Amino acid sequence: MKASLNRPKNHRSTGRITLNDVAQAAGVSPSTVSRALRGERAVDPDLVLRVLEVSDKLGYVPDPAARALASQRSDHVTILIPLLSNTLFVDLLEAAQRTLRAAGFQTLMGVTHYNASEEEQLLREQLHHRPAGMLITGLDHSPTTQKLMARSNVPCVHLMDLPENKVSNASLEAVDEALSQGPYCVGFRQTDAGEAMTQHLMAQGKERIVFAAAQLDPRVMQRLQGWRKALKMGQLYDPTLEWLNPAPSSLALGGLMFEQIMKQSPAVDAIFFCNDDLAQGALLAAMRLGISVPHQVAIAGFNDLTGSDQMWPPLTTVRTPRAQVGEAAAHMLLELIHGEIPKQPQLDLGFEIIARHST
Amino acid sequence: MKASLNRPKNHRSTGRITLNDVAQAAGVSPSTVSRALRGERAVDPDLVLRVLEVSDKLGYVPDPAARALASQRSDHVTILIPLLSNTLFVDLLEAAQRTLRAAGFQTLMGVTHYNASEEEQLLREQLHHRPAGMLITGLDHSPTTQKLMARSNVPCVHLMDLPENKVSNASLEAVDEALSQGPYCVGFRQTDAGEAMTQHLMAQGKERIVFAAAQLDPRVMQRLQGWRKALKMGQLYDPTLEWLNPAPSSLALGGLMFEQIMKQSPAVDAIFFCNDDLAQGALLAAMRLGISVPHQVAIAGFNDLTGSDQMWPPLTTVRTPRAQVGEAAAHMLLELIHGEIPKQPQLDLGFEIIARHST
DNA sequence: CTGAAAGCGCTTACAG
DNA sequence: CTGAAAGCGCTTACAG
Repeated sequence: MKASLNRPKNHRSTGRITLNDVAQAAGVSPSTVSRALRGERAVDPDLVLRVLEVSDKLGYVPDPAARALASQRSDHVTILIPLLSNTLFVDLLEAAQRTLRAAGFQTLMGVTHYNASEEEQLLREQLHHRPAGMLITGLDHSPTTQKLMARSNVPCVHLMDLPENKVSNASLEAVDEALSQGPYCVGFRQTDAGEAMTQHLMAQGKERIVFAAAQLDPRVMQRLQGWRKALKMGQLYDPTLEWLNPAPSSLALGGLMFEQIMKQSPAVDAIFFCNDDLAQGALLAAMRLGISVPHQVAIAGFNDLTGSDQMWPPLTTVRTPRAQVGEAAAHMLLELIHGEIPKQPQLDLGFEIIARHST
Repeated sequence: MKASLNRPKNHRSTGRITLNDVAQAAGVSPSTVSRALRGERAVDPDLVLRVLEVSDKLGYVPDPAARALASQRSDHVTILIPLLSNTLFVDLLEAAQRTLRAAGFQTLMGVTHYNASEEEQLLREQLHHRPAGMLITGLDHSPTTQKLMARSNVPCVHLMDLPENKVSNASLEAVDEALSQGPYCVGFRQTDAGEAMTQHLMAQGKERIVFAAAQLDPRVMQRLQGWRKALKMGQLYDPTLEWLNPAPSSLALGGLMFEQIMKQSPAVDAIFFCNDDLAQGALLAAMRLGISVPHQVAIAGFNDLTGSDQMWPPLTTVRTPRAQVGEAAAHMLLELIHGEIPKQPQLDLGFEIIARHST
């Protein structure tokens, strides 16, 4: 109180309690308050205690803008996701944001709509705010985007995807420098997941298994690869079993695709949709059309989104660890921000086949 | 280029192109550049042109932190929503964010989980960042929250709700001061919507119409009031027709509630769920249980969420203008930020009954 | 209409 | 381990 009253009344005083007020009240210099508050070493423990106490009593709150200006680093973390209409990304966002907020960081979300130039534009805007770190969906980015990220020198963790070539332990150990460990990413092997679900269907005796996909983002294409691999190994591959539609994924589109597939390829005995919303739409369409699932045709999805367990019949799907990805990626980013080196630069969180009654 | 090379090389130079660089290159003072760039009046049009050109050529980007520190106002807008798991709020968020971004503002989202103390905490954190404005879901807030908002002097628009008492034109005209026009809000009349759907069911000859609700936030309770009003007018009101469950809304809960209702009150001929996810869950449960909709019992929902048109049978519901609410509220907030007075401080965007086959 | 100067509230080399 | 001083890059009364 006193400190703030003693402050010279100039024409731009804001009435805010400043670091200077705390310094005066604690009888130390502003530098010391600054260091004590940020938990820097090299400050007398007694002073730290005193500063903390005084700052608490005065209700001091550091000004983020002043801090950002002086330190050239804000407390913002940018997260770039393709869409908000797929609950997958909402789950990712929520988990990341919760983790980052607990560590004192603000999350700034950007929606790229799967569009490279929107992604670049968002990145540019965000970079002007000097974010402390970035979380970006996927590993595939335009050359410009990659250049922006590299030049910015802002730590970055990629979400939901892992590099194709598994890095052997031997080569990992050979790497000494921190930066050469990138790209940092947290996800799971999309290809393996696609393969596993296909094998699950094959194990149930299915022989004509369609892969039906929309959106066709890089992760969907990896699942396609997994499906191809499994079918080829079982000598069941046939290119006419691929139904790829670049339109955005939705329940309605799933229904439409299901109807088309059943009309053109009645011999199909299973359909593996690349996302649960498509599969849910197919289940609903089957009901409308009087097609019995799984007896006439089995249906499987991907991601285990909300509602898949409530469908009739309940949907067989691949459960993906999106909340865990969001949380683990945020933790990895926090390590990088604090200058630490993550033990596992590429973190594989796995997946799980959830067998329900639609197959 | 030249300007930045001429800058004195001190120990903290960041290499960034600053307003000073632009000023030197344009041969004017920094003050003039600052004013020209922000489109303030009282600058010679020729100079404005020159400054714009030079700043463009140098690729100057104002530093948000420096601007925030000097002006005591950031380019952040805070949006507080209850949940991310209800697509209603995701739609709201996306529309608001798109609009604000186009106007040069960053959106910071906070999730309150319908919890007053979380809301307070989020508000406190956000206020330290001196947001330019705030978007807050609902009109009901704790006294502390209201006090924080009032004291902060940050313009605020409320979402999805309108004050109960319709303000007459006469009393509106009597008000001269801008601030007394608050609270600013954009939404629709929840009570009227609840009443309208109930009347729709009554018009179809339904006589025992259950109101089934979860979450029980203030807007749900208003829909309940509308349902009560309609039933009472039709002499059909019976307190045992109210099924209120404070648990979070979900497909699974809808299924559960449906099962309970049908077990305990077989004479019911319609169920009006307060949200589409509950109604969708009920539709799925009906299928499981072999209960025919709408012949045995009609089912109606609220909000027209994704998938409601895809259900079997397609769900009768109330379409609510959430994307429009997000956009209009953002526009209203922008007006307030620029010191303008919105023509309609309470903006009613209405709703629409969507009659499909579940009733 | 324009500019010089002070100030916003922090952090951080530098010197001790 | 601590402090005085400069600096981050803007905005804004004030004077002209």
